[in-house]
Amino acid sequence: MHPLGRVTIGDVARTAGVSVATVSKVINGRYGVAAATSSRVRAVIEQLGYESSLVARSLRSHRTHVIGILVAEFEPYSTELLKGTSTGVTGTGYELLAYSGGGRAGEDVGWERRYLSRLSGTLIDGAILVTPTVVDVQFGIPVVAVDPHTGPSGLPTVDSDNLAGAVTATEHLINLGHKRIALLGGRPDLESARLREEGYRQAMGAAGIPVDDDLVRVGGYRPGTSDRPARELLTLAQPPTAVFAANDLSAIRVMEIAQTLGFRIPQDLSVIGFDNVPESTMSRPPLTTIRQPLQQMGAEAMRMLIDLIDGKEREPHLCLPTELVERDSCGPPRC
Amino acid sequence: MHPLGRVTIGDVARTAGVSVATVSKVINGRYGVAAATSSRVRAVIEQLGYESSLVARSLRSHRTHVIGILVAEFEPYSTELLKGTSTGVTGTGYELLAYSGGGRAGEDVGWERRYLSRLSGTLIDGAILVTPTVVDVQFGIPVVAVDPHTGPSGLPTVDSDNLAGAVTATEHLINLGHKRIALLGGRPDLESARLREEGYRQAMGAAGIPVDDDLVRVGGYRPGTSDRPARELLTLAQPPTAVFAANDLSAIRVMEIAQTLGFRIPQDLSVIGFDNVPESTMSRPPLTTIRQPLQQMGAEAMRMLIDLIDGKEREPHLCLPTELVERDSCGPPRC
DNA sequence: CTGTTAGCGCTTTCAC
DNA sequence: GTGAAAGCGCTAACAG
Repeated sequence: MHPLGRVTIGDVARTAGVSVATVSKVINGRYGVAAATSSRVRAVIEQLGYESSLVARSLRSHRTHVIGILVAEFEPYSTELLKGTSTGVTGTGYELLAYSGGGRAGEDVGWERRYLSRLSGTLIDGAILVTPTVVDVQFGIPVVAVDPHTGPSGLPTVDSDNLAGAVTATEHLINLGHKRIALLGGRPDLESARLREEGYRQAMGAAGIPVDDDLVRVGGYRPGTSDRPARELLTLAQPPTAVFAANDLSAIRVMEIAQTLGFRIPQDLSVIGFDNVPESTMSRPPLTTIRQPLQQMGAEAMRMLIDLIDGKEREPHLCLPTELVERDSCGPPRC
Repeated sequence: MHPLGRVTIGDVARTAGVSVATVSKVINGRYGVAAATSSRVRAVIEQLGYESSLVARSLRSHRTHVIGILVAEFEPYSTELLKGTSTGVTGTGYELLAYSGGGRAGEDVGWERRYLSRLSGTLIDGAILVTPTVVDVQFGIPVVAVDPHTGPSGLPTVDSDNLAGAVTATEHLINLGHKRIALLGGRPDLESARLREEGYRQAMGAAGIPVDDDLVRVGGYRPGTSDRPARELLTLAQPPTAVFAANDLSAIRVMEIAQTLGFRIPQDLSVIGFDNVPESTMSRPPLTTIRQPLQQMGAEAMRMLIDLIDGKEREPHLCLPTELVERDSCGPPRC
C-alpha cells in the first residue's frame, strides 16, 4: 500500500490476486467476471477502503456523473443558486462540483470559458454557468446559463423577469407618493441591469413623471462599487426621496451611506433593492426588495441541464416571475 | 482540432510545429525554451483558446493549487461557510472546488472519506471537511475539519463555542422568567449537540431549575427530523413555555408547528435557535438565536489549511466565540 | 534549446 | 473468465 493512505486500483488488484482490468470490471459491473472473483475483489475494496479516483476515471471514460456549477465567486447570489441546484440534483444520481476562482474572476471577462476548458471533456458531464460574461455557443459539453450578462442568446438560459420586477419596484415607490426617484443601476454591459433601468423608465413614463437624469447613476453589483454614486446621489442639492438600487447589496450600501449622512430610513429616504438575497433581511431596516426565485432558478437550471445531457428537447429559455417583498425600507415621502 | 471545441496540448503543439513537451514547458514557465519559440507557442495558445486540463495535469503533477471544500449538501450552514472560504482564499493563488454528493450523503456516515478518496492525491492540494462524521487521522493530503461530529480529535479543527452558546441561550430564556424550558436537541452522536445539551443542563442547574426529562427531546439537524419530537413537546399536558432548539432550522420548524397548534410566538411560546443562518431572519417571527460566526469560521479554516499546505506550524484547534442575537421569537412567559 | 520516453490511475478492446 | 496492452492529456526526466 502507498505511503499516505492513497489506495489505487493496483493495490486492490495485487491484494486480491487479480489483474487491474478485472478489478475495473467488478467496479463497473461489467459482465464476464466469476461470482467468486467478484465477491473476493469486493471484499478487498471494502477492506482497503478503496474509492476510484474521479480524475483518473474521467480522463479515460468521459462520463463522470458529476455536474459542474461554475461561479466567479461564492457570494450570496451564487450560493442561493447553489442551494437550488442541490435540491434539483437529489435523486438524479449526479454529484455536484462547484468551482470558483480565487476571487480574481470577478473583474475578469471570460472566466467561464477558462474554467470550462479546465474542467470539461473530463471531470464534468455538463455545466451550469452562473452569470457568465460571454456565452460562446460552442462548449463541448451541455451547458446552461443562469442570468447571463448578455441576456439569453444561443445557450439554454434560466433567468427571471427583470423588466417586470423593475416596473414593480418603481411603481411601488410611485404608489407610496414618491416623485424624485433615483436609480442606482448596474453595469451597462449587463443585460439584467439594462432591463432594470428600462423597467424604471417605463414605470416613470407610465406615471407621467419625467426622469431627472441627475438621479440615474451607474453602480456595480460588487461591494464598494456603488459607494461613490450613492454618495453623489444623496449629496445632491435636491436629493431623491427614494432610491431603486439594482441589486440588494448596493441597496444595503445605499442605506448605510444614507444613515451616515443623517437620513432616517424610511422617513427621509425610501430604498428598494432587487434579488431578495438572505442578507436583505439582516439590514437595518430590513430591505424592501424584488424577489428573484434564486433557489428555484438553480433547481430549474439543473433540470434543464440533465434533460440536455439525456438528449431531451427543451424550451431553451426559462424566465421565472419576480415579486415584491415588502419589508421596512420604504414609506411615503416626507414632502 | 477536435470535434467539439476541446483543444488539447497536442493541438497546440501541432499548430505551433513543436513537441508537446515544449508546449508544456512554456505553459509552466520552465527554463530552456527559446524566446521566439515561446512567443509563437503563446500566440497559438491564445488563438486556439487553449486551457490545460486540470484533470490531466493533476494526474501527473500532484500539485494543482485547488482546494476542496467537501460538504454533504449545499444548505444554509455549508453555504455560509463557503462564503467565508471564498473570502479567505482571495489573494492566495488557490482556486476553490466545492464538492457535494447528490443529497444522499446526509444519511451516510463516512461520506467524507469517500469524497476525499475520489478527489485527493489528484485534483486537490488540501481539503476542508464540513461537519464530517468520522475523522480518520490519515488522509494523504492536508485536511482541516469544521465542526466535526465527534469534536476535535487528531485533525486540525475549527469550531465555535457550543457549550458557552448553549448556556447563553438557556440563560436568556431563564432571565426572561421561563422555568419550563424544553430542549430539542440534535443527534446524540454529534459532539456539538452533546455540548449544547450540556450547556442547557449547566444553565438550568446554575439557576436551580430542575430539568424535567419529558422536556428533553432528540431532533435532528435536517428538515423533517424534528417534526415529531416538536409536536410531542407541544402537545404535552403541561407544555413548555420556551424551547431551545439545537439549530435554527429545527427552531423554525418548532415555530411553524407551534403556530399550527394555535400557539402565538412569543406570547404563548418562546423559541431560541442556534447558528444564525440567514434563514433565521426570514421566519415569522424572526428568530432569536445564537450566532456562530460561520463565515469567519470558513475563512479561518482556509487560512489554517493553507498554512498546513505550506508546512507552517499551527495551533490545531481554533474555537470561535458565539453570541446572542435577539430578534422576536422570545419573550416573558404568559402567566 | 528541443524532442523522445515513460507513466500518473483508470477503462477498454482483444487475445488467451 | 481473465489479463496484457494501449491510451486519455499532461509533466518530468533524459537524450540529443
